[in-house]
Amino acid sequence: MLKKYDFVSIEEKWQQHWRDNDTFRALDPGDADFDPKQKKFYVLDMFPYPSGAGLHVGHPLGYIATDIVARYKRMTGHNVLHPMGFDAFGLPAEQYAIEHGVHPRITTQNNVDNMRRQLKGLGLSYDWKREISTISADYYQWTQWIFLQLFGSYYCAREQRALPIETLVTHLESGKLVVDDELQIVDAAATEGCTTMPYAQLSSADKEAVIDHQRLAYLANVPVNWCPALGTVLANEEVTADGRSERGNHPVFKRPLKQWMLRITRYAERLLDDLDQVDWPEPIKLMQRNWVGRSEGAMVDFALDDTKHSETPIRVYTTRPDTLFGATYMVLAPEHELVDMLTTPEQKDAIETYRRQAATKSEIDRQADVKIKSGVFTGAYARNPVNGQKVPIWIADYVLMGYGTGAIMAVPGHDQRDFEFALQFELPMIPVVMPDDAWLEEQAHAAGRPDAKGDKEKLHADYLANTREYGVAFSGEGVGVNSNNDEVSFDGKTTPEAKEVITTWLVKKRLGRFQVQYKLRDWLFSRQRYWGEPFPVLHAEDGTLRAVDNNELPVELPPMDDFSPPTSDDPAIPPKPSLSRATEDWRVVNIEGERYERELNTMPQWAGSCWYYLRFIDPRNSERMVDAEKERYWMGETGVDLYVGGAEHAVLHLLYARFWHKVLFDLGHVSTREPFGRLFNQGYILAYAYTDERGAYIPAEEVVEKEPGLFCHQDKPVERSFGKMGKSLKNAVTPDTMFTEYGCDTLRLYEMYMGPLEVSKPWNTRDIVGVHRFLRRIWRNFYQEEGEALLVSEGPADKDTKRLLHKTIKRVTDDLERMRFNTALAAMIELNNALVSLETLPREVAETLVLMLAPFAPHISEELWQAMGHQQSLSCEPWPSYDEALLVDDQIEIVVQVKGKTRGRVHVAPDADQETIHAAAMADAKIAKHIEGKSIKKVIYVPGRLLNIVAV
RNA sequence: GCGUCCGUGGCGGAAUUGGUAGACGCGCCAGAUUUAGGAUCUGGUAUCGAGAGAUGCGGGAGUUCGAAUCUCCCCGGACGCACCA
Repeated sequence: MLKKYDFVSIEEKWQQHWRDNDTFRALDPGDADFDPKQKKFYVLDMFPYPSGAGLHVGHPLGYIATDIVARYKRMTGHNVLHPMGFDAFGLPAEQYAIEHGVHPRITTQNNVDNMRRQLKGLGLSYDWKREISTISADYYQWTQWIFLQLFGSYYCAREQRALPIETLVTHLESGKLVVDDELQIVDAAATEGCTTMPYAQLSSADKEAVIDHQRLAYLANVPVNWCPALGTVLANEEVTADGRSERGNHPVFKRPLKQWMLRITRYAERLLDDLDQVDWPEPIKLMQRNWVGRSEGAMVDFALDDTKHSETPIRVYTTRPDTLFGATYMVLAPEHELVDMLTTPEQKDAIETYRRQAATKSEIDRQADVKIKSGVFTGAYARNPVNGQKVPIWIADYVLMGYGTGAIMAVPGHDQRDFEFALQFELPMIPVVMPDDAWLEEQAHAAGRPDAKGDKEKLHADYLANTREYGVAFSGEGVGVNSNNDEVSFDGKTTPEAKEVITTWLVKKRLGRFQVQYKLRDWLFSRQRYWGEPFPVLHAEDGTLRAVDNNELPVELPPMDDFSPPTSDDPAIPPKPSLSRATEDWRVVNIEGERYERELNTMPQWAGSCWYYLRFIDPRNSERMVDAEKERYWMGETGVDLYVGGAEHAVLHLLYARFWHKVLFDLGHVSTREPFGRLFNQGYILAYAYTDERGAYIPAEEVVEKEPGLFCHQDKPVERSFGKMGKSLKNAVTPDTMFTEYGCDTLRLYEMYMGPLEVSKPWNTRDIVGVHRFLRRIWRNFYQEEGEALLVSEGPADKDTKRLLHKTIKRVTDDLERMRFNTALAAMIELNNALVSLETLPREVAETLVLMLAPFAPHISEELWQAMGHQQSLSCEPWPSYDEALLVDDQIEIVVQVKGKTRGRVHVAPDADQETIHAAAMADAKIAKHIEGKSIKKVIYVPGRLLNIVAV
């Protein structure tokens, strides 16, 4: 009987075996066989979102990689936590359900089932007993619980961490903290210069307001991204730069709405600082830093030149207080609250027209008009605080309400936008920073200024007199000029010095203060959709809020037949949450005779994925989010040891999850500052896509290559392009077809063999046969083609084979440590190719090869391991080790260069010294020829590698 | 526009620290086996050249005994941000 490589039955057999024997169960502290001496290793894939289309071969790339790591770590003696679950709430699932006319609970369940089947078909070594899903009530109970933690805490500015809100109340009641006239909290010890009052004297409504103002989860009337076509609001992060929804590409409009917000901005500094503690790809860290967008500058008050309103200053934020003497006008965002008050009667019509235009202009139009500045004069003036100059106040949409104070001091000499605006509206311009000479010379030349011929004074004078003519603003650092008043001067001071001096002066004069500013906004946390976690919050009839008691959790999502949100093309229709259609017995709650209405918004998709890595540690705990001891064990010093996923989550998921984790850390629920110690971004799998003459995508599998370079669909030539594999480009390849044609071991190998995990690379089904042949060749090295005799011999391996084996162990081990799976495979292929010429495989070679292959191609490895007489799965066999002494060759090849060019090679004993090698080189006629007639200046010897003779 | 990363055979990619460029695989060529096809096996495969040899890592310069690797400029591509004061 022929023993052939029947991958289909082998793979089914072992998947069944692993399932039946619980092979990959991770042991927790307290479990019977738990070994506290074993090191833990938590390796995690990014939470997948099961779509209706199922997986394509691009999805498992990271899963295969983490599976290899997980299997390798088990063999190197680690206790490995390698779980999988499903993120299934949210817009995509709900949209899919609406399109198919089926309830999302059903479609989602189907999608999850299909995805689980596909994942299991890949032979991934997950501990499936820990599977979780964000949509099950025993999971989202804890999502709601975490929300209540946020709702029930505030950020203590002094301790720089979250504390229970009760602590704040205690401080307020004791008078340690007081409240100012804007109901902001002030330390009683630092009330100088502001009007304050004790908390105890406030009305109960005001007390409520003061407290609610501090909660990490709060309700606010904010301008939101309203997407009528989706019937919901979206987070800033979910809106593309051209003002459309990331999901579905629908138009998005700004409109004010009362929404739940999370105070992530309080954590901006720590989110930034703690990036230094994690082992993440630098580009991702950079993206997070840019997203947080920290800047240092000053808040400066400009008094109005108007006796009636001299008490109301215009506050601006600037990162360049050193240019204050050059501020020749001001600009407010069109939506700025002071615009109505400021506008003079003569300018009223013009201002109103402009504001209307700005309000109706979509984000796309605003983007398109960046090149041409627009704006209108309000008719009002302010006074520059450093020199008392009267400066006109304009409104313009190049100033955004969402950043800083929504108002700027314009310094046309040193800001490109202000420069362009000043040119267009003929506003004055005063240079107050002298650029460096290189800049001056270059710009003077570009602008066609008279050549100063290296005369620096002339160069400087020309710039000061003709700044406008230079065509660009100098926004770099330089030396102050034209910058002095009776009390302060920073003429001659460098930019950093000037910033310091002027801000200190402003502080002293009570005209401004130092300010750190962030681009990061608070996180908009409500959605008007059905398919999400309900908020555990009740609204009393007097408008106050009440958290649902912890023992009343979860607040379950009510079953609803009609769950779709009212959508519209009209941005003016007010948003109405889907849950407003729920029956009254869900919506209305009576507690102690009080009537409450439930919150009708639901949480966004990110909520469930913000903390799932914690639940995997203790997925069935009904008493706590996660058991403290288990959490300390698995999160260890640095949190998740390896977290693999795509770079598309760089700022959304990864920033949100870090924020939640820090809150949980502050409140003592988790033990590490950061959730993910090491992050690894896999590249994308790309594939060819084809478009017809209309530019529409054609299913890639229907395209044939008629002749080299000519691709046709139904005999019509089509255009070939290249992109991320997926539904939209119609170029997806499913793993299911790969399973039946080549087996999943082959698929796993191919995905790893394509190239380094972190880079994007093209899928090419044609190339798969290469690794499939490798597996077949391995099989044939164990089983002769004609018989079922196992070709494993008990004698020792010959010296060369043994040396190659140990070299291969070293290469594969090193490559696994640095996650270079492609080269690890290449090493094993080389070893196997060398084994083909042997009559039989010595057992030590056969077993070692199988063990090394096991993380990559576990099914065939288990089968061969069993064939060699082992009863147990190899999953916890020790990883092969190599003997350094066996790595040394009998003879080594030394490259001989003459003046850096390779002229020959000599073969010497591995311990040969430089003189021996030199002599051997000189004995070589070819090498000697190149040295002939020259004198040797220098000889460079790189031990074991190369000898370079420098002869002239 | 700004920022980050990347350009190596016909293709995917190797080259761990500045030290033999092209490992390994696909494809292709030749041979073996086979009724044929497929599968398998053996050998070859950067370019120019008959050859010795010369040239080659997007292009150009530089540092160095020696550069795919380090520096500068240019060209091309991918990703991110985008009037952020």
